Amino acid sequence: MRDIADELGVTQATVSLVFRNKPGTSDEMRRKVLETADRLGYVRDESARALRSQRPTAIGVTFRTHQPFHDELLDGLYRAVSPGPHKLVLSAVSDSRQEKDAIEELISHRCGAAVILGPRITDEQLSVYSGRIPLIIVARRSDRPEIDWVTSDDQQGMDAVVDHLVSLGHRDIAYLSSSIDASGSARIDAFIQACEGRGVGEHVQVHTAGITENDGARGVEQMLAGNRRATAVVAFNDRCALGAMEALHRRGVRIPQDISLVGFDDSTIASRPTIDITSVHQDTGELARIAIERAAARMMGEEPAAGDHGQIVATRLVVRSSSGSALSS
Amino acid sequence: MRDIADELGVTQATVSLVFRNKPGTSDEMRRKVLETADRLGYVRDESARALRSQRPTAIGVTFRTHQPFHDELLDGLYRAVSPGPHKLVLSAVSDSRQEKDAIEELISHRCGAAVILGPRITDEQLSVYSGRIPLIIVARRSDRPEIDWVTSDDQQGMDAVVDHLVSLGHRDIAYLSSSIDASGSARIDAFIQACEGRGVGEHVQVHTAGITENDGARGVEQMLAGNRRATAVVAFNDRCALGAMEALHRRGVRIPQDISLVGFDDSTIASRPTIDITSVHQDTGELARIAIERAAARMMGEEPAAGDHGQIVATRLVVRSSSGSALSS
DNA sequence: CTGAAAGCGCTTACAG
DNA sequence: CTGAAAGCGCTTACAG
Repeated sequence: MRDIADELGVTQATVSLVFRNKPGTSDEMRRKVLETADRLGYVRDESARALRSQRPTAIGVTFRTHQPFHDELLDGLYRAVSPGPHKLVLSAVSDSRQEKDAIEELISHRCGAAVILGPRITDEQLSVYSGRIPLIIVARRSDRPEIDWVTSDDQQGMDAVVDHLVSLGHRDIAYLSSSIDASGSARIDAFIQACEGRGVGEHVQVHTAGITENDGARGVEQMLAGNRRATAVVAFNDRCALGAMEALHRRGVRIPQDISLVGFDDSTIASRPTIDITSVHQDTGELARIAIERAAARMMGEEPAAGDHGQIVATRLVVRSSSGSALSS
Repeated sequence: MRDIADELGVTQATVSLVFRNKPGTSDEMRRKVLETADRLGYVRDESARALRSQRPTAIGVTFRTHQPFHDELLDGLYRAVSPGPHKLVLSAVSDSRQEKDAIEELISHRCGAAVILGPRITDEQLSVYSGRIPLIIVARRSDRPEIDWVTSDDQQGMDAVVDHLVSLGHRDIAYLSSSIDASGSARIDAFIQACEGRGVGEHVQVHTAGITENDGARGVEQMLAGNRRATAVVAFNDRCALGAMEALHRRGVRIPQDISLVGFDDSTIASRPTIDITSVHQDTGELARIAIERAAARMMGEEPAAGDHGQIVATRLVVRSSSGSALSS
């Protein structure tokens, strides 16, 4: 910055004003500063900026590797910040890196807020950090008023799923559940309520599965080993549904002639023509937009109105060939 | 840091020594400092540290969203740095964010080196940055001596693929190519050379595809529309192979009875029992380890010996049910 | 083993 | 519209 200032015979303060888009410089000077910066290959030092700035400008994001759903949210988050003044700081969670460490890294980088994609640690563990940095969690709710959240409307999604299956004549519906994170319990509750609201509640059967393909396969094996029949299977997510599909194929069970199958997330894999699983689409763009909106508000010191710290985003059922009439079975 | 120092009646310098694991403090003091830091919920300020430190400690990484291969590399990178003194700074590339911007962000965060996963911009565009930050590129080579690189042994991988197919009796092998990035041209060259070295070079046919499932499907349609027969198809990567598999299924072509199919990357999807595509496994852990090793060396100011700025990592062919004997067709 | 002090590259009030 | 100066939270040589 000093180099640019020296070159033009002004002080750093002037150059700083230009980069921060603040009033107080002539258009002529602004042009010259930007031109010189470009010529010298100047890149603003984020560390110095973050350190000196009175209010933080970076929004931190923790995401999980091997989660296509998180990839889509990341795309949405970048799109949501791109017109504005905020930068994103990323911190990954993986087998070799805990959520705790990822959040602390965001604090150490002076982020003004942290967007946590699909947290698995408890609200209680999260609240340790909420005093230090505003938390916005995506894809799960929170009872703590100091934690903002935004998630898809699981109930509406499951209502649509069960409506769809019931309209196809299904009465005996099995559910492959996950207990890994909070969206697991939200979805199973939504599923059961949807079934009860449509008069098929007494036939519901739940089998413990999980979030991976292998979990789904295990869940289906468990179902087939039982003596209760089901004409449709709803899985916690698409990976679980894919595993279920594979296990059914192995057992010679045809989809959808013998059994219908529905997933959740509408991921790329579910939409592949050879897989083609009916699934609930989540609006990742909208989830991301709201997360950024809330992060920005919290960074400005705004507090949401009492009881208004969470938002629910509509989902959409995408019908594919994995779900069909129950009559044929 | 001041709070901790005040609480214990020492100066910040002492506290700093403890956090940097430097000699010069008593074990007793060290213990008390760490205990107090923990109690106060102290998190070291990375911005200040990066700004003041004489030599940088962070290694920057650019990765692409929706790339399972990059996810695996990220896992490996975190594992590779976890015992050492280095931190990772992540910068994503996606539809809404260019590689250029991602690299500049790493510079602005004072990273001492940048690990670029699967770059798509040219060596020439990259070299603009290499004066400002050492560059280590993963999954592609570079002719520029100032740019380090590490990549899988495409030639060995393709040799193994063609050996495998030839041993199954295949003579007419088609290749679905990608021209998106440099690994595309590396792999097609390797494929052709492998075929020529095994006496099946004159039957080789190449069809333009790409990196996605739809690209693979288009490539296969193009192949089927031609009048030259092929008993085996080798695809640039697994996503491309999956698309090819789907297109073949649609046309009623059986795998592997009518045609054998081989992919590249050994991704999760290729290993699913219902997909089960023979594929070339890349050692992401080793690629990541070498990338970090080179980044750390460059940060210490070490220059590799002339002509020694790149490394090649062995691959392994994983045979699955998508490749079978050519006799049946 | 500990303390006093300079300074990394910016931002930001304040004076001109 | 521009300049001089303080200071963000650390690290680091240097003196004790």
